[in-house]
Amino acid sequence: MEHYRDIGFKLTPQRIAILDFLEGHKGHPTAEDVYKAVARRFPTMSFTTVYNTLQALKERGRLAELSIEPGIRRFDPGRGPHNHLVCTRCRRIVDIHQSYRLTVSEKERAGFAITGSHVEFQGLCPSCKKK
Amino acid sequence: MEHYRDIGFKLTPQRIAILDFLEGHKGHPTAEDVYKAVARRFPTMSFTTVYNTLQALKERGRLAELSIEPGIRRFDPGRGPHNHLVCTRCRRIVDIHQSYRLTVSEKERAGFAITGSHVEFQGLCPSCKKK
DNA sequence: AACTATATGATAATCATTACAGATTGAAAA
DNA sequence: TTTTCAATCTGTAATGATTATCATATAGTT
Repeated sequence: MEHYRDIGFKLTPQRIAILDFLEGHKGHPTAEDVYKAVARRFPTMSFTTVYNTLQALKERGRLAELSIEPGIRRFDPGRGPHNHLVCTRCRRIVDIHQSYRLTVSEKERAGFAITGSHVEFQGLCPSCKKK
Repeated sequence: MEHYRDIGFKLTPQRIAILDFLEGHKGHPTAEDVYKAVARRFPTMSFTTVYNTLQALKERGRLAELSIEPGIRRFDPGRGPHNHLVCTRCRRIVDIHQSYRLTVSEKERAGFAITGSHVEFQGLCPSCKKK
């Protein structure tokens, strides 16, 4: 808990609860997932606080936001850059800790300065494959 | 217009208007973009019809849905598989008509059967670079 | 301990999407 | 061509997620 000191914002009990939840989380929670988990131990927690905190963490580069499912916002507490594999049937998401050296030809680049990339693989997860 | 015959659903004037709009569209419109464009020439058009039609096209594989901006649903009328490059500042999106042979190691794959992939490049577009 | 900018939380507002139900119509069949 | 009916259309209401507001509370500093 001490290692939250250098985030650069006020450390309230609500924020610590959210940080603790994210730190132990292996998945890709939505804002609602965060709220539900934290509200259990912190009944006065409001949705606004969750949104504010997630936004603040995002701005400080402490949290990534995913856009894997159309229209659904998920957060990714996982440290470091990584890619994702999504089951097209049940929407399960797993991290791919493998990186790719991808380049874009001068022509395709359209004058952009490329700063990063993210690969989303689609597939069928083991349990959906059976059906 | 005649080439809409084999889509496999009823061809109403509303749907033809939507199809015509999509066919001539080079970008990545939201449902609202489609509605606004089509409603100009078709004042009785309802939002429900737009959503229904986009959904029907998606189910028939005639239209791809993008999840590039968190929480925002965009549609991609572009034919064939392709990747995208997004400006992190102004959110402009351009198509990358370059394909990549990406593999995932057995271990990382977690038993999934991989069926496809999509790469999202981040960068700064020419006009945002200047600022 | 006092101060102040920041954060919280209850409520209301907004925005996108979906649900509903009655009226309409494309297209297949007669 | 006319008939027929399932599919579709539209206006409205409902839902769900996110953001705005603002009075109150508080973390971190002086």
